[in-house]
Amino acid sequence: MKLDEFDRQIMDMLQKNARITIKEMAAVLTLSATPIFERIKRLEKNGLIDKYVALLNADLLGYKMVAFVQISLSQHNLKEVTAFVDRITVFPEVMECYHTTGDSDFLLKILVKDMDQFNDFILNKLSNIENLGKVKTQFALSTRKRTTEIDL
Amino acid sequence: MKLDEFDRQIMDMLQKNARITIKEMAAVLTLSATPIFERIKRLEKNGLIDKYVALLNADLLGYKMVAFVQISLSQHNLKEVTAFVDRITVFPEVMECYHTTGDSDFLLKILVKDMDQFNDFILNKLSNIENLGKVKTQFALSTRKRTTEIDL
DNA sequence: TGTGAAATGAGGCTCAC
DNA sequence: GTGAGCCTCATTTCACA
Repeated sequence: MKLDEFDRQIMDMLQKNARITIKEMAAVLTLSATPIFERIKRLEKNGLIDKYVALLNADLLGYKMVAFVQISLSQHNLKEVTAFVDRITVFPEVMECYHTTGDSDFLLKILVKDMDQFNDFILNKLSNIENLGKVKTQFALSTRKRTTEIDL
Repeated sequence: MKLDEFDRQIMDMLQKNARITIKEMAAVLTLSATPIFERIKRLEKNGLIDKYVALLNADLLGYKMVAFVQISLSQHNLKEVTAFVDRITVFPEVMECYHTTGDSDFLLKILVKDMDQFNDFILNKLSNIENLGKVKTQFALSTRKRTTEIDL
């Protein structure tokens, strides 16, 4: 799909603030409401705009701990890898899961309330999955940047 | 701030779809529009709802590469750490930056279009920062899960 | 084919109870 | 917490370039 400068600006405004009104966008872009509306619908239809979400404050909700878990599997064929992914991604603690290059096979980003919940995740959820090799955890002392905004 | 089951359900619906209407929420919760509206405003005011954003499809925008960069600093005092954070977080390629435990000091999540852009980031942006120790990169072969939804 | 102006309807928001 | 009503904005229609 071909994108022009208007499309990019519309996406950029929406990814910074999904509650911006079409009128407000019209004031910035020199364009009236209708074409902006139609461009948004087109961007949604083509999947460039994936979804609109509210971002919650994890800290205020008691989620105080972010951990990165590097995992090596003992078997690396397609079937084993798929089985692992299917089992690990259902856990709500798993915010992100990447199949990676390097020493380990997978990198998980885990969000939990405290060490107790992390411990429970490792012992009662992760460890029940077969085919696990090495597991190495790294904790976040602090989050210094976290954005969903793509550079346009 | 005290949260009840209604608050949690409202946040959960909004973090899944920020475009849901108050009427639709009212149909699910057995509650009329006004109290839902007031609860949302209260959640926003207290910071539990941080912001509303559109999530864009990075792949369709040409951003094909996710990398994780582990960085050790050669100096670890507060001043040096802060200086590093201030310099690294301004780059749009840096989607996330965590100060971490473990072998390295920082973990960056980098989003770029291709290897050229990654190379440019490493050589012309990251490498210009003083105080760098070891840098170790891991690429994502594929993203198997990625969510902004917190378990409520 | 794509834009701007005007009409319509739905939903956010306020108020009295 | 409920229901009525205002009012803005999203959405549609249509004329025009």
